[in-house]
Amino acid sequence: MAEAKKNTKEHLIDSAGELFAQDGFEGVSTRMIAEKAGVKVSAIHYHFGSKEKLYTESLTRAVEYDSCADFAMVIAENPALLETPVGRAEIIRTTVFRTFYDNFREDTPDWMRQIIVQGIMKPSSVFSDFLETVLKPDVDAARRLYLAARPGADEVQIAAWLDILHSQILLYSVAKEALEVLRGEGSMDTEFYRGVARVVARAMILELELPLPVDLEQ
Amino acid sequence: MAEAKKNTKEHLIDSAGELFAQDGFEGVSTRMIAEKAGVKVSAIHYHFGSKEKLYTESLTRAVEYDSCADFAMVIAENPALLETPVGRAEIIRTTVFRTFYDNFREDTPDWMRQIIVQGIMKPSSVFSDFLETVLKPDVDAARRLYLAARPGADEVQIAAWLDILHSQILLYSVAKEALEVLRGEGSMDTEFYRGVARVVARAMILELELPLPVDLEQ
DNA sequence: GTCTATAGCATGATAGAC
DNA sequence: GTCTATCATGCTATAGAC
Repeated sequence: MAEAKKNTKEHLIDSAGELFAQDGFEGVSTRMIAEKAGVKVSAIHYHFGSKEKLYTESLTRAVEYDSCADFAMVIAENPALLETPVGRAEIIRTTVFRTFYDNFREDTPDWMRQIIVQGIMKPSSVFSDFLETVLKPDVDAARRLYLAARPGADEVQIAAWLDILHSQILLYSVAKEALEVLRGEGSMDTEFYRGVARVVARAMILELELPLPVDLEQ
Repeated sequence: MAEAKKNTKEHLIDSAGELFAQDGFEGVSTRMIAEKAGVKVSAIHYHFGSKEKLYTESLTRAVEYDSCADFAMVIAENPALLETPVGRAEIIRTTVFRTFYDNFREDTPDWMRQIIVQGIMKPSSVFSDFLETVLKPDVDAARRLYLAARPGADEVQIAAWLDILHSQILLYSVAKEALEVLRGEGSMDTEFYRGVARVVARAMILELELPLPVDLEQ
C-alpha cells in the first residue's frame, strides 16, 4: 500500500509471497492476492497463467535472494584458515555471525524466509534444485572443516553439528510469532540475534574442542 | 487401512491428523478425510460438528501426547544435581537424551509432531495454552540450571542456549523429508537420533563450560 | 450412527469489451 | 494490460431416509 506503485507483476509477486508465506498455497485465494495488490483477479492469470505459477515465481524469488552457503564462502575467501585450530575456530565464528546477519537483517522481507521454510516442509520440484545447488555445497564445506579438526568423525556427528546452526535459523524463521508470545513483544530484534549468534558460535567451536576466540570468551 | 477397525470417531481423528499435519488445515478437504477413514463426509459432521472442530481435536490429541517439559522433570526427580558442576552436566545429558527419545521413538506417529509444528507456525487459541502450561515451566527450569552454572547470564544467552535443543527437535520434525533427500532415504533412524543427541548434549554442556561426562568424551 | 441427496457458497479460470 | 461477467468445479454443511 504505502510503497510506490511498481509494475503490476512485481507487485503481485510481493503480495502473493507475503500471503503464501503466512497461510500456505491452499490457504490463500487468488481473490485475496488480487485485493492485497489492488488489482483484479484476471490480472493474475494474464501475468502468470495460474495461481500455481505465481506461487512458484514467489518461491523462486525467495530462493534466489537467499545465499545461505556461508561455510563454503568463508572457506573460499581464505582457505589457509583450514590449516590451524585457531583458523578453524575463526571460520566457524565468521560463518555463524554472517549467517545470522544475512538471514535476519531488517531489509529481508519476512515472507522470503517463511516461504522457504514451507518449501522445506513440503518439498516440491522447485525445491530439489535449491537443496542440490545451494545447500549441498555448504554441507560439503562444513564436512571438510569438521574432518580437518576431527579426523574420523562419522557422518551423523557432522550432520548434527552443522544442524546446530541451521536448526536455529529455522526456528527463528518459523516460530517468531510464538516465541514473542512467550518472551515478550519485540524481544526478537537485531540485538537478540547477535546474542544468539554468540552462543551458537561458542557451542559449535567448543563442541569441536577448538580454541575460543577472545571476543567469544564467557 | 491395515489397522483394526477402532470406532469411527478415533479413526477419523487419526486420518485427519495425518492429512492436516501434511497439508495444513486449508490443504485438506473433508472429502479427503472421509475417504481416508473409509466413511462418508457426513460422519465428520455427525461426530465433530465441523471441519474446524475436527482439526482442533487432532491438535489437542497431539499436544496431550507430547510431554516435552523434560528439564523441569529431570530436575524435579533429583534437585540435588543442581548443586554441583558434575550434577548440572548430568541434568543436561539426561534431558537431551530423553527429549530426543520421547520425540522420535518409533511408536509416536509422525503427524503428531508435524501438526504441533504447524501450530507453532500459525498460533491459535489452542496453542497459547500449550505455550503457557507446557513450554513455560520447562524454560523456567532451564533458566534455573543455567544461572546456577553461570550467575549473571542474560536472558538472550539463556534462550539461545535452550533453543539449541528445541530447534534441533523442530528441524527433524519438520524437515525429515527434505533431509532424507539430501542425506539418503532411511538415514534418519533411531541410530541417527542417538548420535545427534550425543552431539547436542556435548555442545550444550561445553557451552556452559561444565565437565563432560565420560560417555560423552570425544 | 451411517447413509444419499442437495443446498449454498467460494474457488480458479476464461471470454471478450475497452 | 486491465476490466466485467460468467462458467464449471469443489467445498462445507444440512436434511431426512433407514
